[in-house]
Amino acid sequence: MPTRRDEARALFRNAILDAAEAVIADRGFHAARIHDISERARIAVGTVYNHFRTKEDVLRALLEERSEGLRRELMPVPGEPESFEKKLAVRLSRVLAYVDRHRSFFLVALEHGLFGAASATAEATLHGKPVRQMASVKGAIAALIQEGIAAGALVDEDPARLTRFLTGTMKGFILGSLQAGLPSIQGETPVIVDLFLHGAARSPARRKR
Amino acid sequence: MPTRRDEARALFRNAILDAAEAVIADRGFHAARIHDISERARIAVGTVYNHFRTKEDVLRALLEERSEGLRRELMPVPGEPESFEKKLAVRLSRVLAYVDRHRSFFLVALEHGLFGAASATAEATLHGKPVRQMASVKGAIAALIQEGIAAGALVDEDPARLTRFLTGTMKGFILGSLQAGLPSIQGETPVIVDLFLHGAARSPARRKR
Amino acid sequence: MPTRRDEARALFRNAILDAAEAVIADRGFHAARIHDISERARIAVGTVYNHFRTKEDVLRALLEERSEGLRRELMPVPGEPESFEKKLAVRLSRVLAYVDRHRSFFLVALEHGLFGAASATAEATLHGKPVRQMASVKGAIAALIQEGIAAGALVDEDPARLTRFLTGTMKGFILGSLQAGLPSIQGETPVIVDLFLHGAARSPARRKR
Amino acid sequence: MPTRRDEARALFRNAILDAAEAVIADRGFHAARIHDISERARIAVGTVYNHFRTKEDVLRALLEERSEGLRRELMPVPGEPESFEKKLAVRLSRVLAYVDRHRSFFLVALEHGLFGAASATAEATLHGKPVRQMASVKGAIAALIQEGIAAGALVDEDPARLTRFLTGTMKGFILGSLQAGLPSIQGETPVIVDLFLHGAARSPARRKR
DNA sequence: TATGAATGAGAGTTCATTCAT
DNA sequence: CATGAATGAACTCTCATTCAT
Repeated sequence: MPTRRDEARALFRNAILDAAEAVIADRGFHAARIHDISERARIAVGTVYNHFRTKEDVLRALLEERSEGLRRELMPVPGEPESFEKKLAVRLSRVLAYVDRHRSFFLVALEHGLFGAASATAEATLHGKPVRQMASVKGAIAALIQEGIAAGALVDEDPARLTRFLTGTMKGFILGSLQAGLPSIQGETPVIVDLFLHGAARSPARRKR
Repeated sequence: MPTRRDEARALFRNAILDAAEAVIADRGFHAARIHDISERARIAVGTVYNHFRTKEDVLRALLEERSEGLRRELMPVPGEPESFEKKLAVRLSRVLAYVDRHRSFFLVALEHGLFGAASATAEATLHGKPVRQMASVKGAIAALIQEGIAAGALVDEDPARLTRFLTGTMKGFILGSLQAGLPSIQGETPVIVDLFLHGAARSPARRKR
Repeated sequence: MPTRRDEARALFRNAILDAAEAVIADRGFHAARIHDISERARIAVGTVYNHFRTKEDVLRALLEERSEGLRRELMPVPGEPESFEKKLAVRLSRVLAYVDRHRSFFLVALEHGLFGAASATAEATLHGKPVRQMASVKGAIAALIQEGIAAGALVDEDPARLTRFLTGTMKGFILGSLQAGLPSIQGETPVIVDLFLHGAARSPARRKR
Repeated sequence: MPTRRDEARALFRNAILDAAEAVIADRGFHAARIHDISERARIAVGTVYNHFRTKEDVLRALLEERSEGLRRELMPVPGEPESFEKKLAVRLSRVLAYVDRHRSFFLVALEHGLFGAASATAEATLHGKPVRQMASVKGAIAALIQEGIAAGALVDEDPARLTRFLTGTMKGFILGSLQAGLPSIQGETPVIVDLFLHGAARSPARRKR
């Protein structure tokens, strides 16, 4: 049972993470000064350090939180459709809705390996210490792929490759859509699913989608 | 006709860029100190500044150079196959060979928007000044997509979306393969082309590839 | 009502300005490193930057402060003598006492235009940004001259010229006395006033003063 | 007899000094880069170092040259008037004509003690090494004062004080006039002489001059 | 001797982190 | 625990000087 004190702590923690998300999304991790973050949260710099050991820890906590959010959206939910394609669409749609809710920060999050494959800069920034939840996201995606293979819905290709293909496709659409300023990335779900499953080639069977 | 002096200049410039590529790939842009770069190039710090105005300019020059390299590999070459699929495979193969030649730096380059969609950090780092050649790469990819559509080889979808799909797929495989430590990304070409064109869904016609 | 915190701020600010005055007087502005100043004030370098935006700003603040001090001494004070000569003597005496209190820094201050006419170096150093209070000093001197003319005590010459004459005379004595190491410049007041008013020519009426 | 080689050397030396005068007058000594000077002289930086040991030496040579020029103008010339006042006027006029010929540099020269009393900055810049000819200028002025005292034309005051008074007056007018942008400082000679000799006080005998 | 690129010590400034209040 | 000023290591960039050509 959380005490009043615990609740206060959580309040501060959240305020800091919100501020950090906005500032880091805006300027990138390196240009984001702790001072900026504390100012946006309307608290003192020292207070940030009462809740996080280092600036880097703030970023890591943020990534944990977003990873956890993503992972949740990727998990099965009661009442999901049976067919893999529909299930994929449903889950992807939830994921992209989540991305839409944290739009700008995802530019940063992706760079830091949210779907796997962090940049060198990111690695250096986090001193190589892994973000726990990030592994779960990868795991959840890999599990989804496995499911598809097991169900016979996906080609019997090396799962690692299919995972790269799926994350690449998702990232391509997320980044592209953010950059293009699309109001909703979630809206792209059908296209993404279709391209991921059936590719970009024209075939007699698929005229226009 | 380049004089001896011009040659010397180019020599230094290249040495600096090579050193910068290695150091930045290794530690990321921010952790890479000019001092590290000059040390690796076995020259003095000041010499770096005789060739580049700022540290940021070194990165930009590097991105220009790699972009230009990529663009070149994407351009048509005499004697290319007629069919779009084969042409795509040939070009992609060349591009990936280039990536293989500059493996580790591509982790950095991608983050800085080499195929479009730079991260917030990258934007901040470059102060929003665009890397000229990077636009050409995007253009070359878009042109390739257009070609495919015109030839009737690709679905009649919004070209911007197909571009996101292609770049996403490429980036997914490049990053994934780098991270996995695959010896050659070029070797992935057939899989990439196949997935891009025909998707990941199992179909009666495609058992195993 | 100044809070404890405001007092602390002022304490630091003064310590910095005192240290800067000493160091700059000793080595000149360019040779004075921020590190020297902070060391003399027994604080950290960063602290200097918590109180002043740039090194240049420290100098400017110092000049403002000394200018303000000078201006104050030049202002009328209740109970001053009526006659212009005596009034001039009284004010000049106050001014020179102030100079005595900040002896060595005045070498720097004069060079930076404390009585008008900054050197090229000074202009460049301050980036042409004017020191507000310095204008007031010039104004106070000009006012004094005007007063003398109006009172019929000074020749009816172009006031700008008389101002140059007065400031030149003052600066000549200040610099000369400082260089000669005179213990008190204030003690020169009578000579200065006499020479300023009656010149250096021998006349039947003035044997020795 | 100067050989062709000597002439060439002198040509370079002069070109450098001319360029240095202009650049230093414009930006002050510290902001004047050797590179700027060599560029203005249309020669290479290295060449400057073939003629002067250090940047500081260039300044010193410049000051020597201007000091020597001033000293020359202060020396007696055949056919000068007998009366001290007229002699003073004649010499001062020559000096001010020289100043006019090197207008802007004098802002710098004065600061570096051309008439005595260098600023702290100047002392630091020249590392305390004296400029030989500068002593001669002071000597020539002191001699002039002595002459006036001996002739009974000046009050029997401490010569050092009268020297400070004269140099102060001259510097006041030079700086003031330069700053005011007067086209000719030489034209001020009569006023300067009059004020120096008879002061600024109105007396029954002197209505308007 | 003129050249101008290479050199590297040095300086100003920033900002994550600490800690007394 | 919140505060925010103090701290000082670290980093980029400058520029007087050198030296191979």
